[in-house]
Amino acid sequence: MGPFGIDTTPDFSDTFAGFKSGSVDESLGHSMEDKMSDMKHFLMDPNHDNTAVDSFLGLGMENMGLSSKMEEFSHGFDFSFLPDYGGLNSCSTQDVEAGLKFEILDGFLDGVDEVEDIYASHDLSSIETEVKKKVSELDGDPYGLMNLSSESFSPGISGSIGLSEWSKETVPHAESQNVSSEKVKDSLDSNESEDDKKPLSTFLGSWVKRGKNRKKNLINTACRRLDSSRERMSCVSYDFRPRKGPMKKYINISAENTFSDDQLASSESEDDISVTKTSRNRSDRRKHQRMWTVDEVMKLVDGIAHFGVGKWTDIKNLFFHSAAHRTPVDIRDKWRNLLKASYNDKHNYREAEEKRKSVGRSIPKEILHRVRELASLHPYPFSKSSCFVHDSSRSRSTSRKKKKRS
DNA sequence: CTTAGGG
DNA sequence: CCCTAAG
Repeated sequence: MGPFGIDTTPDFSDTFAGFKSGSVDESLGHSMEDKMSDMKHFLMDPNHDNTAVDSFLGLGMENMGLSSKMEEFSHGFDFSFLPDYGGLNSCSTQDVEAGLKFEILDGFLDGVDEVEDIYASHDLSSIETEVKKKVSELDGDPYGLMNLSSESFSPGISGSIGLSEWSKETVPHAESQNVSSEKVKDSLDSNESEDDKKPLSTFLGSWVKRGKNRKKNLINTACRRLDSSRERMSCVSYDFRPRKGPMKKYINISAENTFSDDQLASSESEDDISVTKTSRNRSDRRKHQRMWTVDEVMKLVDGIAHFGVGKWTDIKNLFFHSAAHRTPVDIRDKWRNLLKASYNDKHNYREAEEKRKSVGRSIPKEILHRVRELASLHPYPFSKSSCFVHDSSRSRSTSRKKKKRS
C-alpha cells in the first residue's frame, strides 16, 4: 500500500511511467503515436484483465461495493464519489470507448499543452533538465501511477440522466477516500507540473484548509493592478501571469510554432480558438476564449452536484484542479452561461435543437437537462429569475437588491 | 483570497 | 473572459 492507499504493482507502474515520459518525449519531437496506441489498447481492450488495475489502484470491486453493475463496465474503478451518468448499466461499450478516447486524447493534449508551456517559459537549455526532472520523478514516484486517471475510465455521457441517479452521490466519500483518486485522476488529465511536484500534503492543504491569509488585501489588489497594467503594456512579446503558478507563463517564442500549435489545432477541434486570428502571433490566443469541452461541462455539473452552487473554489479544486486555466470565476461564469443556455433551450425547443445541429460544439441536451435540474435544486441568485415575485410588497426591494447594493 | 455581479 | 467590490 502506498501513501495513497494505492497498491503499487510494478509492471503497471512501468507501463504508465513509460507512458507519461513518452508524452514528454513526444513534446521534444519524438513520436507519441506508439505510446498512445499502446495506452489506448490497454485501456480499451475489452478482454483486458481489469482486476490487475483494480488491485493496483486499491480500488477493487470488492472494496467499492459495486457489484454486478460493474461487471458490465470493463474498467473497474471507483465512481462512487462521482455522479453516475444514468447508471453504469445503461452504459454501452461504445459509449465507454468513445468516452475513453475522448478522455485519453484530452489528457494527452493537456500534456502537450503543459510542455508547450515549458517550452515557452524556459530557455532551451533548461528544457532538458525539466524533462529529466519529470521523468525521474515518475520513475521514483511510488505513486507514479498517478498518471492513471479515473477520468480515463469515465463512462462518459450515456443515455438519459436521472437526477436522482447521479445526485445521490456521497459527498463524504469524495472528501475522504477519493482525495487520492482525485489526485490520481488529475495527473493524467493535464500532467500539471506544478501539481506533480507538490507533495500530497501541499495539495491537500491547498484545498482542505482555506481562509488563512486575510491580511494582504490591499497589497494584493495593488499587485494585481500592477500586473494587469504591465500585461497591457507588454502585449507584444509575452504575457506573464504570476497567479497561474510558478511555471505558468505564456511567452511567445518562435519555436512554439513547431508542433504544438498544429498538434493542438488538429487534434482537438474545440480547444483553443483564437478570437482575433490576426496573423501576427497566434500564441496569444491562449489567453482568451478557451472553449469549454463537453467533458468540462460535465465536470462542472458534477461539481455542482457535489458542492452546490457557489462553492466554486471547491469545485475547481476537486474537478478542475488540474486545469491550468479555469479559475473558480471562470467556472462560475460558465455555470451562469449554462443556466442561460438551459433556460433558452427550455423555451424554444426547435430553435435550440436546430442550433444544436448546426453548431457542432454546442452542449448536448442531456447536459442542459442536468443543468436545469441542478438549477432548480440549488437556485442561483440572479438566474432564479425574479421575473416573478410572489410577494408584492417585497418585489421592489428584491429587484432593487439585485440591481445594486450599497 | 473567495464570491457576486456587471461589462 | 475581464474587472471590481465586498466579505
